[in-house]
Amino acid sequence: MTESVVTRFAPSPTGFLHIGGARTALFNWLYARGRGGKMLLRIEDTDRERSTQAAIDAIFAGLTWLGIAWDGEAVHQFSRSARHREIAEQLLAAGKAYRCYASPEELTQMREAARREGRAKLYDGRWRDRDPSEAPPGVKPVIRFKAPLSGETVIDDEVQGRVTWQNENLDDLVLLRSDGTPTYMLAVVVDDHDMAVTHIIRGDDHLTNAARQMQIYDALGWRVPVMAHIPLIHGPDGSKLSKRHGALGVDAYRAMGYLPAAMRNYLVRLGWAHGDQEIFSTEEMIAAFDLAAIGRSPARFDFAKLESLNGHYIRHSGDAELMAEIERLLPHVAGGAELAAKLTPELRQRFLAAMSSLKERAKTLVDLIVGAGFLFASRPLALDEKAQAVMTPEARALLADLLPELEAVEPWTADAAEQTVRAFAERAGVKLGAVAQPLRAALTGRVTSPGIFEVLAVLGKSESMARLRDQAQPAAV
RNA sequence: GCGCCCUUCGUCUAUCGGUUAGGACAUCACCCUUUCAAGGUGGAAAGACGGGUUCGAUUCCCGUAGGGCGCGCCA
Repeated sequence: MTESVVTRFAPSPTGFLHIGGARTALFNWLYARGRGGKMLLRIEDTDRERSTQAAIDAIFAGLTWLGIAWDGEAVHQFSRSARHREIAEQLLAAGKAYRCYASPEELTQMREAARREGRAKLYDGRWRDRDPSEAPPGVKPVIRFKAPLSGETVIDDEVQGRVTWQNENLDDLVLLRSDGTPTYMLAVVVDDHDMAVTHIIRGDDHLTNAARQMQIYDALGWRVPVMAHIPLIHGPDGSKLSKRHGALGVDAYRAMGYLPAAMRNYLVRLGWAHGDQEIFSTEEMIAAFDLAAIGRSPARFDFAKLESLNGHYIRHSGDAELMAEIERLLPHVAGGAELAAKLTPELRQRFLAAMSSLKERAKTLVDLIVGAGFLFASRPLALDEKAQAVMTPEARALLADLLPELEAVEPWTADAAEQTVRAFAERAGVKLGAVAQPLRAALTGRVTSPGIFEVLAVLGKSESMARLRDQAQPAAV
């Protein structure tokens, strides 16, 4: 009988859900989904000082936006502290843990001395075998784990391979603080066990912790889950990912106009590959994802590749779908509210009509919104610097000559406009570009835009003609 | 300081002892073209260094250098 897979994502709610956490969540989710298993969510909020509800909400929102759904209710670690205490007491009763009365000052001295003398253990185990009757009065003890003194601790990690520590280098960690609350090291082990987690997939900043947790599992006689410690994501310069580099909350990526599907695709390829395949639908990545294929070296975050991928997903999205995404995004971007207010049914219709050509040139949803700016502009248009440069007296004269011909176009379609303009350019003896650029400048106020005949069609005849009349000026004779 | 991990084009990566070291992003050139994109074609671009093992090493081993992580009554 094969046991079903249970993974978990266990963030501490001390800040937003950042990009590395998002990837860890994605890996857990993909692994579980690919095997008919479950991914649990556990909020590691045992640090009451630093945990906030805002951070918890940000984690839920971020995962939801990314399309990563956890199974069941999120577990709040703090609510399980009685159980953690119970296990600590159990270890104490079994002689596998002990009370330690060392003061903070003593601890500091020990650490300094150990460092000075090149010793690995920072705590010297002074209360390990001491009789409790020697306890100083009035001091509340912590409970420390009685770690093995010799031998080795081995982890067979799915990503890191076999990693070995000499036990003489691992000291006695605190399980229960003097105020009776559990430490992370105890809580993870107990929770992963109680939640029946079969696979622990997390950042390799936890690799050393894994050795110590392994010792706790052993002391408890519990089965150790499969471990997979994935390399961290670094900044473009190889150093730790900082805010400047992209260690932003996933909500920031949403605000920049990235699509969840593009984010997932980018993230899954960071540290993991499946031959030469670059583009993965959700179904494909679920089917192909495998722990064994995860690399062991850290990957650097690259905005350019994310953007390129996002452009790909935008081009391959339906127009209506993009319109919906944009409307969802508007409240989250600067100036979005004003834009939303301007979005009358008629303008929305124009935006939608322009979408197929807009999306060819956009890398983000924000690009789409910016690109559609000409639709929202009010007359007379303010021409930007480059557009003004295009609008020479000759160009204005050309527009003046073109005006009556466009006036006659009926019905008003991109094709009809194109025929008229091409014929006009030919007769005038100028290149199409000589007409198209002034048209673009007059109609959009810019020097880049979707195809000019598209623009004409999307804007409609009356608005187009009006904008052209604003800029046209017959040549002085 | 102690422990653990990592090292292929600028970046993400493929290769599981024998390859003209492949793909993608970025970059350059050309094509297409009303602009910008997109698309097409082509180019430049890599095994950190030093030792082994082997008929043969990017691939296996050791060392060096560089980088990362951990070493809390944080998680």
